[in-house]
Amino acid sequence: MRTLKYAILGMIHQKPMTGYDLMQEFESTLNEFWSANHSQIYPELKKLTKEGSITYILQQSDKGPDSKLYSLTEAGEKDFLEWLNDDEDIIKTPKDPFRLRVFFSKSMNEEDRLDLFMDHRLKHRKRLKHLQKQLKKFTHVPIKEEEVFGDYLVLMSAIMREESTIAWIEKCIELLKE
Amino acid sequence: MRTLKYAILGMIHQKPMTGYDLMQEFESTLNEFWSANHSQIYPELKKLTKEGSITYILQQSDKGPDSKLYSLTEAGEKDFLEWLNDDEDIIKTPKDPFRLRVFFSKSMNEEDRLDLFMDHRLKHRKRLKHLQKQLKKFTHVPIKEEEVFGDYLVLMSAIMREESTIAWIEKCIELLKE
DNA sequence: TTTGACATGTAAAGCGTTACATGATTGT
DNA sequence: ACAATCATGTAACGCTTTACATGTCAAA
Repeated sequence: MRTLKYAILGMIHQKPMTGYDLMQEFESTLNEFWSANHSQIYPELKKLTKEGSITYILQQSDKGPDSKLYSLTEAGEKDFLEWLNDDEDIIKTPKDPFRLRVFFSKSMNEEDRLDLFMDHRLKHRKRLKHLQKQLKKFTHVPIKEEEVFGDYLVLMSAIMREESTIAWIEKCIELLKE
Repeated sequence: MRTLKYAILGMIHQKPMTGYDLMQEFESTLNEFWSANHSQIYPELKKLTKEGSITYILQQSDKGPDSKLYSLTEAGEKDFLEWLNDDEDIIKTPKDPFRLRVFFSKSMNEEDRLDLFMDHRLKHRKRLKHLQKQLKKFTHVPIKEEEVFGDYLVLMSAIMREESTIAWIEKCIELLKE
């Protein structure tokens, strides 16, 4: 499916970027639903250049070594815009070792079993708090014409997923305490 | 992390199984949160045998070729029970091409953008219906002492996640229609 | 002087999917 | 005869993570 390719094309479509810029975007903004290390980004940029989707100009940096500023070619932009409209299937349920443990948890003693859920709830509450902090950066709910509308929607998705996960864990705890 | 290893040990811990049995379990019961093809299962069984976690006896089948019935060794059981109590971090948010598209969706025209969400909602509604059908197989909410308690909890998790996803998509559609 | 941010790359190992490969038995 | 189910295996490819590797510049 080469989704990393489109993640990169999409980012560069917003504005020209270096590999390092992409790395930082993957760490911050996109992190909740896509990520990649620099060891994956640089080879992919090389490949996309060879395939003619992107080109770069060398930049002398005042601080640090030279960098390559990438932008989309016409072919690259066309490819990206077509991908946006592709009719793709929804993803398979992602693999989750925690749910696997829950599935097998009848082999644990009662106390450990309850702790498993309590620990897990704490971790998800922390992640939720972190996401809610990011939400506060929005002074208002963006309207669909704004640049940050997409950012808002995916942040909402991450928050709602965490809330739902916590609700599930609490249901489990309730059933365990009966 | 070798989670496949523990998925297999956990299944065999419930009762001795062949590779083919495991394959079927992965396709049915566990499918909502773990899966593996036979091409991954058979080599892993070989590896686990070599490592001393499992052993097998040959079975002549009345129908079809011979099969290997695997069971846990003492070391394998110990390993599995320890894994159950491991303090593991929650998984990173799984990668999701749909959310990536949503993030970039300001580059789409309004109609296509709305269609993207409507199509996606339909697909998730279908999956939810399928899960709810599985829920109907439970005549009652199992208590924590029952064998199927774990099955019930992970099914609930899948259902609640689908409901939350659909709720998010509906929020998106609302904001797009404003 | 040493830590951290900037900046880019390669290599190796692990995990997962798709495809290749074989062969028996049962039901239509 | 043909398809489906049972039953096991290997090979090739692709994606991701972790580790290896190098080098500059600014600030503490």
